[in-house]
Amino acid sequence: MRSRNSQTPKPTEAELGILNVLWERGEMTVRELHEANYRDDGTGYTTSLKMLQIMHVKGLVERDDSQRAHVYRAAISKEITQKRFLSDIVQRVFDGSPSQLVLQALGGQPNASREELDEIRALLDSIESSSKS
Amino acid sequence: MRSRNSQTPKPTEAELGILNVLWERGEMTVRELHEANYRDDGTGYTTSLKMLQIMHVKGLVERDDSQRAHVYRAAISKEITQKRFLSDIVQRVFDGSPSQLVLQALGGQPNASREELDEIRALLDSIESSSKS
DNA sequence: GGCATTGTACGACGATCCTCGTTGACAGCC
DNA sequence: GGCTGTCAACGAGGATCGTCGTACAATGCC
Repeated sequence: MRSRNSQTPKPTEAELGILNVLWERGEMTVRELHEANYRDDGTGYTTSLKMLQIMHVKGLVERDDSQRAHVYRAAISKEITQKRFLSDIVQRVFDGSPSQLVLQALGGQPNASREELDEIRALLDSIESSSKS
Repeated sequence: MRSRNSQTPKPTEAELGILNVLWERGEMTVRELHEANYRDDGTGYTTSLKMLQIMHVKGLVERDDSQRAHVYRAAISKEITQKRFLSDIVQRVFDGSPSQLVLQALGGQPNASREELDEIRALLDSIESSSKS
């Protein structure tokens, strides 16, 4: 009875690493993903395979097994995942206040470009105008 | 050789729950914290005790054991922890772009108050003026 | 002194996460 | 048809996390 937010559970660290690759490249076979993500750190091929299998069971990825080399792709969008992690962290360390999070995020790393700042400003305006109490 | 970010490790979920109470209430004994945090969900007293002991070993909390009932307090500030979680999530699901995170956070939950919006705007201004290239 | 209460310390257990070794299926090639 | 390489599947193992039971020390009360 805990958090009926959605079907798929929150991805773990390793799962997130895989999802990031899938989000960027679209569909991939196990071998391709392994080469792209784990080539450096000496992780074995079977580990990548196992991760994808687990993620498939969890519903984090979809699979086309019509060919011998199965093809995987992300089953959850990057945006949804971002929102989920965001609301998690807001709940956990920002007392449920998204604004606090925004302030902290902006104050922490002031290396945003002019365009990004303008974009944020525009978003602020639209929020303010839409919530005219 | 993994992440020499700081001395103290990233708090786990349960540890974060305890830290939140400590941040709000300051110093607390084990019993007090247990009553405050775990009264509802049936968690045992020894669990709270064990958590605090582990957190003490990790350096997440400090302890005054001059009295029979040891007194604990947070050893890391809430702001530092917020920043750490933020930069973690930025790295993990926002391609290292804090601005993307801000946009997503603002767009997701448009329930910010007028004052908060103004505060954010002011921060934007100060960032922009300080980084006049 | 003896007993009940309240505290800390310690070890263990189940669950989850990540890792890998091993096995068997499937293809291509000689 | 047999060899070789690639693949998915399965099980196991170590690490961490959260949980608790039990043991033991200190304190207060009679």
